[in-house]
Amino acid sequence: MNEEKKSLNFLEQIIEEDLANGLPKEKLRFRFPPEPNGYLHIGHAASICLNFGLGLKYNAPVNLRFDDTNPAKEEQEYVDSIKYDVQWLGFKWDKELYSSDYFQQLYDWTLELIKEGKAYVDNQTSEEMAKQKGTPTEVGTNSPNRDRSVEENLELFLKMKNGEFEEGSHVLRAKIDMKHVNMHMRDPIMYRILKKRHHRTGDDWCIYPMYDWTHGESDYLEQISHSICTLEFKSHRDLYDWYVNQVYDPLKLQPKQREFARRNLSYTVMSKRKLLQLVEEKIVTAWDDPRMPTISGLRRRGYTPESIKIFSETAGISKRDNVTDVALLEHCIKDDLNKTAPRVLAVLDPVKVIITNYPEEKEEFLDANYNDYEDGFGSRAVPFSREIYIEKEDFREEANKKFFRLKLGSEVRLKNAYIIKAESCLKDENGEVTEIYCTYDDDSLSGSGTEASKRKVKGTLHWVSAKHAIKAEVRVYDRLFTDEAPDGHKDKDFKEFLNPDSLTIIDAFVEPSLKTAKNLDRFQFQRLGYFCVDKDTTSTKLVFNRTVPLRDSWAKMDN
RNA sequence: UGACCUAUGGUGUAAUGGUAGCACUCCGGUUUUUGGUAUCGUCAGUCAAGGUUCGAGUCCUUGUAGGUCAACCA
Repeated sequence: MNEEKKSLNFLEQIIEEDLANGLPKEKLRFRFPPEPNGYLHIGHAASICLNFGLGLKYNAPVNLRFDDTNPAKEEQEYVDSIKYDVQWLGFKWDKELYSSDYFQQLYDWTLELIKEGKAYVDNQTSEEMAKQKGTPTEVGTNSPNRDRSVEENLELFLKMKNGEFEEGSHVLRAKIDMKHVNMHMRDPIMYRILKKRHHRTGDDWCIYPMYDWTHGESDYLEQISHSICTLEFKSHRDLYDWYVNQVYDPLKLQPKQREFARRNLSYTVMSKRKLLQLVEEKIVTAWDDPRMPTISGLRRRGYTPESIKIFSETAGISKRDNVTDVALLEHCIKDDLNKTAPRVLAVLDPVKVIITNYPEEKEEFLDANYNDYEDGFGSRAVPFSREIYIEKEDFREEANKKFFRLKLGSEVRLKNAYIIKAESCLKDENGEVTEIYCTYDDDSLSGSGTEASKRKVKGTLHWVSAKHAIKAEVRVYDRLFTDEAPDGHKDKDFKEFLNPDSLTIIDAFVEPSLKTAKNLDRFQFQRLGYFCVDKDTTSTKLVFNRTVPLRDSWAKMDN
């Protein structure tokens, strides 16, 4: 009895309607059907979240089905990565299936179709067939082979199957209608000869079914109630239905294909072809380069499964072309990490500060919470000593009142430590500040409860103790492209918009507690952003990726 | 010179003939030992023209704009 009606997306509305029209709820079944020819990206995440989300919502099974009908492009590596990514996102599939599981069934059905005169072998060249296909505005013409006898078709098809023909010499076509307004209905190819080893069926077959002949039948075999795909398959729907109808048993469920708009993200590209190009041309290091919009890239960048799921949910689905602002994705990860990431201290662009009234040999271990505002994060000891590093941009010899940081003659608080006052500084021949001399208020230690510790000073800086800090490589990422829609320009190649500064490698100092951080551990480097440990980290070298910077309203004001 | 799909603030999405709402972005206020977070607020939208209706973002017509469709890819 929920009075408040949650709005449904258009696919949920279709499902609700089907349910209302008598489709039993137990018959609902979905599937996520990737082709294992590349790594999954954030666009696939939309489809994954959609299908598995429907499964959760309706308590219906969701199959993971690899659409592996083209051995020329598909590899086991991709199968493995896809399985990993889906489970990493937190979804459980009912069955792991492969279109190639159905090759025999598809073949048997094909024999029936040939016997019914609904399919024929064509041995023209692809150019000839393309010519006869017509255009969207002109009808096609029949192939001279269209009226081969059933016996001859059977014989030729058997020879195709037995490897007696060369690749490209013969195809099997469905006999539908060369004058159909829908180009896909103009005697589409059902089988082609491909003398390639398949990653699962090996050399069992040298004829492989095409997507259209495979997909609907696979959905039918698995009794998928709603076969959800992207909009570019809309015009395939007639064919999908035609094929299913050839084998449809009225006692069974007839799957229904419905289409939604693929999710695009600003400042990146989403097509597998282009992503593959970036990898192959070494523009990025790999499919999991943290600048890639792949699931594996986002994972390595520091994104959480939760943030990706919330992004998909927030962005929603529809049938409109879209370019979602990457700011929304970034908001989702910041929001998640703000709740979950421990706060630590790191200095990316260091300048030395010497606290002249702090004893030379003294060191203190200050208790610092991993999160000052939430319980349950615990704390660690942070070493403090006479010489520390702060961020270069946090010091100015002189500045106006709006500059809340360290300047000569005024005070700031060091996070979790003392209040210091800048007295003087040393500069090199270029006028660059090399050392800053400060004094500290030894009664002002954070949390000590003293009057001095409660003094309000305007700025709080992050810092690390110079002799205790450990070095770390920090990889700072910017968007991969400078254009909002790099592949949205007809006259320009998307690579013209590559951002030359998409990666900056920094030698930073981080607090010593990070020594034991493990791959994929995520932190907030206080006042800087969220960072996670990269897999390139070794026992002697720490590597961090910047997932996303913190909002910086000062940077905006300052320019 | 076709068929089909789509059109709501800068962006993404709701409103199922009955008050155009939410989120992100931008901008501003408050709080703050992160110029973060939180919180409050401002700006900003139904592609156009007709029609149906007491009432239209929604239905109809005609435009306009964008997209999809002619791989032995999926």
